[in-house]
Amino acid sequence: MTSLMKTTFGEYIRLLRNENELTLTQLAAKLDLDSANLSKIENGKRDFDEKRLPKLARIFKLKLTELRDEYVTDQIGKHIYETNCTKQLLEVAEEKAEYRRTLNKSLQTQ
Amino acid sequence: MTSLMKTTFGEYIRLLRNENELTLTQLAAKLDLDSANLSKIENGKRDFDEKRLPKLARIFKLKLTELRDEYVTDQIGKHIYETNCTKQLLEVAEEKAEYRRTLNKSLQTQ
DNA sequence: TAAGACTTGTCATTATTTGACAAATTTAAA
DNA sequence: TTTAAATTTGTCAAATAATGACAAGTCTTA
Repeated sequence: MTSLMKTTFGEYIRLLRNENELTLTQLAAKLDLDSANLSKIENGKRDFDEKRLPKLARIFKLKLTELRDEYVTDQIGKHIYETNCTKQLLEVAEEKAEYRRTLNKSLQTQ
Repeated sequence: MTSLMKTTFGEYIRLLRNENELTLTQLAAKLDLDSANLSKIENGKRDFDEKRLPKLARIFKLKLTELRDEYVTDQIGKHIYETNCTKQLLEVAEEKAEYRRTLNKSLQTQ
């Protein structure tokens, strides 16, 4: 795994956009998105729609898998934040995810 | 923290219901919910609506805070599972949650 | 085999998210 | 400053997702 950003996904997009010297309008057009809405996304007032990840990856020549990791960790991080989930509880959540995986496995074998 | 269940929230409700020898119909009535939908909840085909946690706590004489922990860890566990988030990525997600907390703090002071 | 318990499917209703556009406000160059 | 581009904010209709309700099915078990 390459190092992931300790920022929100919106801030990450802004970073990419600035590095590539694009305006909101220019990037929004490439993403087939309204520039006003892209502004809200960068400012954390809306979520980036997952279906646009492939486009975003192409525009900035990023690996889709890494971009998706960036996205997923942002989403779960947001979930953790919004529910005030402590580290301790997060461990429980991870165990429960593991439990769901075993449930799914046993379903497969039937 | 008392020990939390390594089950889904639906399975946990079913456990509570069976311990207390209630039928789906009986518990559903207490929760002001359709028994068919409660069945789906117990079987993981629908989510339990968070707004009913206080009722659920009263019915089974549980502490709301602990029940909420059970609920939150289930929801985040589900999120982790559904996004195939690895332990490694989960650490990143936790860092991002932490980052959001600092963002929020600095917002407060302004 | 009948009654109660539970499950599944469907659909209208409700809530949430997204897209779109107008109208600010901010920024920065002239 | 003034002005044009860039960005932000507000609003609302449309799309999407979640929930409630009910009918009809299957599964126990007495």
